[in-house]
Amino acid sequence: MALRIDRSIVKPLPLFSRMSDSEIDLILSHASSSRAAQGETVFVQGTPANHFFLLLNGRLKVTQVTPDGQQIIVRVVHPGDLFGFAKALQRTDYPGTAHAAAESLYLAWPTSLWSFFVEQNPALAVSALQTIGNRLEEAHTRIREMSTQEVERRVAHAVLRLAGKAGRPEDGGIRIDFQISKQDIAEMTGTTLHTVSRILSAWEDRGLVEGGRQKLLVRDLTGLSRLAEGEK
Amino acid sequence: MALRIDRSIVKPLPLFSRMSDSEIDLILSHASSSRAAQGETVFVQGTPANHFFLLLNGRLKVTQVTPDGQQIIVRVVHPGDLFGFAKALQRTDYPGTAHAAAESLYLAWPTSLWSFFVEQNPALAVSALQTIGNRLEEAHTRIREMSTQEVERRVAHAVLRLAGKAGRPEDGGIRIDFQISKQDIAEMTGTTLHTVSRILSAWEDRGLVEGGRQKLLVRDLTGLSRLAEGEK
DNA sequence: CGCCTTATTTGACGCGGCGCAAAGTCTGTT
DNA sequence: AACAGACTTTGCGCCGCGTCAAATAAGGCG
Repeated sequence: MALRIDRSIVKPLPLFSRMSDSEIDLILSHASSSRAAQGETVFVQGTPANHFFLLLNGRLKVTQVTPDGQQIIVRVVHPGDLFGFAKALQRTDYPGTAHAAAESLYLAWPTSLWSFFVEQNPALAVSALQTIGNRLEEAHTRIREMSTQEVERRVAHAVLRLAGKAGRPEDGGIRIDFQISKQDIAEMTGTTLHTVSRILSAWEDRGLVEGGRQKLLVRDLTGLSRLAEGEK
Repeated sequence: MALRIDRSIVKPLPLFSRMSDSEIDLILSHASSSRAAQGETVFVQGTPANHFFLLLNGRLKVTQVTPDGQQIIVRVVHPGDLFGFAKALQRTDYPGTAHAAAESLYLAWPTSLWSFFVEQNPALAVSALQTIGNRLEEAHTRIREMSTQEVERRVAHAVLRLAGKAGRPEDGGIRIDFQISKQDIAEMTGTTLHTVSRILSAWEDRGLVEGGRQKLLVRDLTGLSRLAEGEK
């Protein structure tokens, strides 16, 4: 709550790109900023959605638990992403749980302001629509992959997406820039950690990636892409 | 293009619920209405998204074809649903193909008006957000099911959703109110028509449903629900 | 530094469900 | 009425991948 957020921090984000300075200032004036240490929880599935958020820095995983105890990762939240906007989904509670996969910094607004902002600020409405629209398209992509592709290809796609969204170039390749376990990858692709472990081991033998405890380094991006496209 | 659309036809739709009469009239004045006969195509995947639509009557299936020729059903469009609003997804082409599963009546607007409408009309923006939000949630539900449930439960859920959205009470049970093939159900649940056929045959033996060529009647809703919840 | 927890690896095994194939059935058409 | 085309059913064999089990490794912490 302490941090003062300067306009310049959020201005480059697509969400704010079409807003005037005064509009941005107005919105920021209602925000509170918070920090979440690695592993900390930002909101919990099923609790009242009192706030919606914008991730400034770090990385979050949003998970859902099914009634019978199975868990899936709904998505990974990257810097610049809105998250927890349950109101837009016509919900009063959070459909998932968000916790920090790395030290994270985010802004929070009371949910009650969502409609106000959107109605007050057409540019925000359009941005928000595009944000959710993108998310919808990602979800469809995932459905398509799960429907039609075997596990190895799905894992390849998931890793490629992570590399694109959270990849940091490193001497040996592209480092996934936050802690990610095989279990996480399994929950992102609809398989088991055992299968993921086997697949990554095989890839490691072929020099495509390099694993480690909660670590992942992509060595051969094009090789992995070929694999994702279905070539053996 | 000929039909005149009266305000009263669209007014009950949630999309328009928060709009004034004059706003509705303005929007309708830009719409053209069309009819699609059963089997006819409304738009094709990959073609420029020149229009967005609202289904007034009938039923559409939106499909996607993967590069390697696999097909999935992205969703079924029910009366009152917006569809083909690629603009909101930041796309210039349609990500899928829509064709009529039954005789359908719909409105069409030039895509170029989308931003205009949304910015001009905050209530529409909020409605559209909720519409897409709902769709996103549906997609997540589907992902969750595909990740964690075996085929039979997924099919049960799919049939229950159809019954809810497109069910017409009939003396023997609930009739799915449009032509739907096993292939369709397979593409909605990420399996093959063979498996769907087997599952429905088994259900028919147990008196849960009654099948037919492109027909489906749900006989025992609660029994099917139990099955969907995981009870054998 | 050694213990404890958590993540990972690997093997063995079995099965759900997919691929393949062929027969059966319904509907619209000529 | 017969035919063609589309949809459905059903059997069979195989295999990808989930399940079960157990060993190993890597950090974190006192």
